[in-house]
Amino acid sequence: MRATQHIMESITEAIAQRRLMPGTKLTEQKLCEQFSVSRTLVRQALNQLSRDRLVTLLPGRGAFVATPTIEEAHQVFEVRAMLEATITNDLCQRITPVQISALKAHLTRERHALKDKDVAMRTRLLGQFHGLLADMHGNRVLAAILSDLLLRSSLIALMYQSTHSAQESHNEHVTLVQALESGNAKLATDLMRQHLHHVRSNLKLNPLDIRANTDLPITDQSSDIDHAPLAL
Amino acid sequence: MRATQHIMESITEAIAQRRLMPGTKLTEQKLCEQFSVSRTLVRQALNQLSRDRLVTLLPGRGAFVATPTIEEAHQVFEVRAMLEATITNDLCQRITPVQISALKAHLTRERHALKDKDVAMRTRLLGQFHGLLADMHGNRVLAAILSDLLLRSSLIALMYQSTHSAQESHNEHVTLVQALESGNAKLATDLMRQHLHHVRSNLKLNPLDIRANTDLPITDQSSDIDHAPLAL
DNA sequence: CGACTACAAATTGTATACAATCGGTCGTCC
DNA sequence: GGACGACCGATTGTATACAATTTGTAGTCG
Repeated sequence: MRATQHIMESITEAIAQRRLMPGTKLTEQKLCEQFSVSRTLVRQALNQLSRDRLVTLLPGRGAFVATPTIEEAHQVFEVRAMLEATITNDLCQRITPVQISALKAHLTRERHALKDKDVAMRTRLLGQFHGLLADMHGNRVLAAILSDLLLRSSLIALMYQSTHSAQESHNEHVTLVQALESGNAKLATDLMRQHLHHVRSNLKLNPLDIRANTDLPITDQSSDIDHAPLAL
Repeated sequence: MRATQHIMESITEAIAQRRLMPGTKLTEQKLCEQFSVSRTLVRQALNQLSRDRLVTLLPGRGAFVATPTIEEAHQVFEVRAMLEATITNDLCQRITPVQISALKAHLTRERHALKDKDVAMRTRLLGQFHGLLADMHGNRVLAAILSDLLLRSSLIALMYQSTHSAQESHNEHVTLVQALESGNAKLATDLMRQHLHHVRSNLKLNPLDIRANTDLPITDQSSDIDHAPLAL
């Protein structure tokens, strides 16, 4: 069970870090060799990932890294807006100084990642910002759902490469935290909605051209490939 | 793969129809005999169900019908309120006469189920009403998420038996459709929020006492047991 | 020359066999 | 008499073997 989790996380990370491109075939046998486990565990992991919509399972054909449509992309961001607007609004009433500090600390980390041009880190942090807000809301059901949507957002950003720069996203995060601190619920909620709308409306309509990478360097952590700027 | 789906649906239905009580141990071997398949498929089904939060998987211990806490129950309804309020608001702007007709047709079916005291049917219909609204919104990502939450709501209603009667729920559905037809977005949205709040605030704090039913009449469709009134 | 068919290789789907772990019971020791 | 501990049955976790399906290829026929 622990091994299954590990396989899931490795594949998830590989997708997020663009080592596995959308559409890539995930052959069970290859994964078995990669992780030195039996097909049983690999299949478990693939099943779970398919439920997270990160891989698509075609009956009799096998598993592929998911290729969300542009329509699905917009729908994901639409749902995020519904949830995150309410999160922001609720949080305004009850946010504590400690939480504000935590958010500011996170923003500092975002800023450093931007300055250092640490693309992988800044991508992760920009996504985590939204997860952090959901956690602060305290509703675990909500946090779990949003966590799923954030993962899918990463895949979407990967395919429909946003022109919305990481710097812009960071700036909007900063403004949002200021509104949260001032307790202006209306303003904060609007800012969140605008932020998500910016990201969403800057998705490129033409999906990334995918050169299916048959070789699977999933566990290869050394590859220091130029990661694209995913801005969430 | 098709078999796995069938097992999932059978267990799901068994839970919804109260033939499987929360906390019941789901022994793999027993299920194998019930469905005449190998443990491989049973385990696949149980894994999927655990991802839907309908069963809980304890490592090394086995699978059990989920027993959501009262806290989780409230959180589920809170998330539903976030999503369904927005659905209602959006729908007001763009709902078509055909859709209004479909909703009214559904309400008629609800009314008949109430009159005929067809408890199983009325429970299903009261839940489907919310699914129908989500479908009309057109956002499939949203519909999928809400579908999950509705399933969990059934389990919750089962455990924390609502005092909110089916008749009350139906009445609120009727009022909501009227507001939708009139295009009064503010009113409709408020009605939806109130409706969900009514159901939620009427959850009994004391969970149902569970007599673990070791025998598993999962596939037994004939049992015409008096089903409790789940009002959603 | 193109298309259809049949065969072969590869890959997925399912079942079974084996290993590890958990719960309970019996026995012994304090 | 109670509590701790070791064994045993039962159940879950993992691997492997076998069956079914699909894809690619080659060959033949129109």
